[in-house]
Amino acid sequence: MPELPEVETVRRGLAPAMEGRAFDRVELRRPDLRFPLPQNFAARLTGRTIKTLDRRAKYLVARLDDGTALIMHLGMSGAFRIEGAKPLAALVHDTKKLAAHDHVVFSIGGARVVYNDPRRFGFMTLSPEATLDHHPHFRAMGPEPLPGALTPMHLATAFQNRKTPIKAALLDQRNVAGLGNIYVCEALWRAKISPRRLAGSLVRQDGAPSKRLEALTEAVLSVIAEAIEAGGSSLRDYVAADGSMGRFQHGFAVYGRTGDPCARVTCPGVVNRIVQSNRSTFFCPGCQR
DNA sequence: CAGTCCTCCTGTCGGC
DNA sequence: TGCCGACAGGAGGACT
Repeated sequence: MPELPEVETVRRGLAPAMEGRAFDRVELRRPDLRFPLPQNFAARLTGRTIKTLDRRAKYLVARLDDGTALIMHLGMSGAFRIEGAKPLAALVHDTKKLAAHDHVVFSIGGARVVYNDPRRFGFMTLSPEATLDHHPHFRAMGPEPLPGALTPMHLATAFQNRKTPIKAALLDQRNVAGLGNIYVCEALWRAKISPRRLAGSLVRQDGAPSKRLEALTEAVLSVIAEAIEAGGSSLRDYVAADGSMGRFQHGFAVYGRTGDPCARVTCPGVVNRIVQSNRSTFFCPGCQR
């Protein structure tokens, strides 16, 4: 499910239920997700107040009042839902039946925040907030694809002499952090760049960004901004913690549209699906060069 | 080091 | 209807 716009949508949905409130109870229904949960995970959270719920790339980061940061990643199929936000519901929601793949249950300020993840590719861990930037998950991470953070020059530096296809380079979180398969495909289509083109070919001899790399940067920024605005994309499951659907999937030009005519009216091409590094790439060979 | 490939896990969908 | 393979929003780690 979650690339940056979906995680940001989740964050906005969870923040009112979590910020300024404390963990009353934490229940682990299995000892691990993708990785084992930290020792004493529930005990270390219980009683702590959440100062803020932030996002870095595809990670959620809850900053706690004791200087600990709770780091959460949704993997491919992770989702949160909020139950029983009303104070009087306290007796009810604690007995409400949990569903299959409900792995972590946070009781926070009279509500229940439940983490569900069928494939269990998600994970949670704890880190001192002071050293978050040095944490293995964040240490080598590139800038967010947001205005002011991501520039053509940054990408030029990252892509110079790189022989990997631009599709793979954009998915590499060390170059830009937060892009996934959907938005990379969409950005490349917007910029009319073939996913097979080598990343280094978008950098000028003198190391400056080419016009095409400037266009790609703009395409990444615009597609991410529009997707956040739309509440992300909902494919097989919901995105927001309140169960509401994202809308951006209706704006896909190429993702999942194999065989459709190119959305660019002047282009006679048809959307193709190829496989790159074992993942689907959707693009129009007519206009993406 | 750079680049490529596999893997973790479960659910769903299309084809025969 | 039932079975079986392909595929799914990610990313760490093991290869060459």
